[in-house]
Amino acid sequence: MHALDDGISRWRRVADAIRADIASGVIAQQLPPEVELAERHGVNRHTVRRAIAALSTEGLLRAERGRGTFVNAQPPRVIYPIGERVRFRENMMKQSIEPSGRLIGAERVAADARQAAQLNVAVGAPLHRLERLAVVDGMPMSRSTSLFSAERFPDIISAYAETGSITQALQKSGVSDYRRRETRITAERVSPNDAELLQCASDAIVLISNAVDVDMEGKPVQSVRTRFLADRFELSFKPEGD
Amino acid sequence: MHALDDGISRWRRVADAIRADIASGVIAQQLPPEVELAERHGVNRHTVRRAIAALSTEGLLRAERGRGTFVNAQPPRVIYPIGERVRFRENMMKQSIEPSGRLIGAERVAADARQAAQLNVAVGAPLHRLERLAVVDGMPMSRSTSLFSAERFPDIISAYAETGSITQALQKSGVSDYRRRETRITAERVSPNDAELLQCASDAIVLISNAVDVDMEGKPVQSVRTRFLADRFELSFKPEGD
DNA sequence: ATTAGTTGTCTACACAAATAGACAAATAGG
DNA sequence: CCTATTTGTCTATTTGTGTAGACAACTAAT
Repeated sequence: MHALDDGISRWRRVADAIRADIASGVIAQQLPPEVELAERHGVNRHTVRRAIAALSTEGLLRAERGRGTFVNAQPPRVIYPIGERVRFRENMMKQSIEPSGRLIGAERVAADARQAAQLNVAVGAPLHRLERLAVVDGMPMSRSTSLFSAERFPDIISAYAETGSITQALQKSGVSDYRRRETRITAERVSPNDAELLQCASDAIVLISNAVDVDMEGKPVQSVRTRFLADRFELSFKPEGD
Repeated sequence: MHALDDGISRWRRVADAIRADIASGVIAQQLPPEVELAERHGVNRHTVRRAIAALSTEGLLRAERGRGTFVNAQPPRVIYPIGERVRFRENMMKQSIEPSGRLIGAERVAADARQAAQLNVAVGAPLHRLERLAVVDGMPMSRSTSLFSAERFPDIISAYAETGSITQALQKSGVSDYRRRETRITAERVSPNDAELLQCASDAIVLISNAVDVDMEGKPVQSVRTRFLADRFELSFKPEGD
């Protein structure tokens, strides 16, 4: 009899448990020996070894024969502030991170009910959809899908292609400044498509931020849905502002 | 040859893909026939059937012989505002939801480096740790771990046990009002312990909110780490405040 | 009634996952 | 040098996953 048949192999569950123990600080520098881990998780030693092998190729662990298995130092999670003023480039540079956006697709679509409500346009109204990939040090960090009214911003795509920045593209289109009206956050398993673009495991977790930006008159400008890799990011919200 | 050996079975990946298609609206009322799903995902029909079986026991689908497989109506995600004033009970009642907190454990612990920094106490200082489970309509929604300085709030546990509310327990301890200083959000797979308490699958995803509350003088009062089930919740952040 | 389309059930087979045991190879400490 | 501890490798066996094909049972439409 299997305890729980959730379609996830035993070695993978052990690997996840070890990863969690490291994240929470239960395991610090060195792992317990394989036989002990096997007992603790109620599996065979070989199953533990497979879990460790996976975490090793992932770069989290390093096994040394005769000595033991050790935890490699990990880069800290990038902290991403969510507030009224959201400027990707500025936020990253504060943490000494050199970002770059990459346009990976642009399409003209019709607004569905939800999008129409967010952007305050009619259902079926033409929208520009911009697909972007944010890259930091050559490592993909997040994927965004932006929606703009095609009537109000007919040239937003070429403007973004030129400048490589939403802020500047909006300025070219006559929006001198904008602010975030609302951000909604949830989390899901990464979609196969995103997994490929973000170069992560097919079962990674993404934080999903669905936000609406408005201009200084309060009129909706952009609806943007961003998927952050949860193990590389932490979203930070401070009420007053720094 | 398998594309990626991430320890997740094929039927499970198909199930996740179907779940995602339903969430994103690609699949609305009725599923495509099993043979078509099998082709689309490049698997055998039996593998699709197993995926559908899992989603059916989960309550998401309902298969009818001779007719097809249908999507059951799902309750909408609960929207949880994060802002300066965070009061669980008030937030839920605005959405016509009757909440109740349950104390599931209390312990005295020593502050580690991170907790000490958050609460502005010395490393090793005594803390009260309060474990709570938030329940809505008999369904567990979130689990919180609260930390208070045991020196400043010696009776916080009994006060919470009496009143069933953090806000009221703090009032009894001399904190008339408080506000949230910072909220950090990330997401992980649920821990085995939390999975049991939250009555969810062992591989469910939780949104993790790590927040610090301060009193009106700005002194840290509470550090609270809450795990929300990601498929039942959406965190909402509005800059100005409604 | 017939037919086409769908889900349900059964058998069989190939292959991966997990268990089990034994021993080699390296390390660290007397 | 010797021993205990630890990771690495090998063989073998059992159990689970995914594939394949066939057919039954049910529905809806002609």
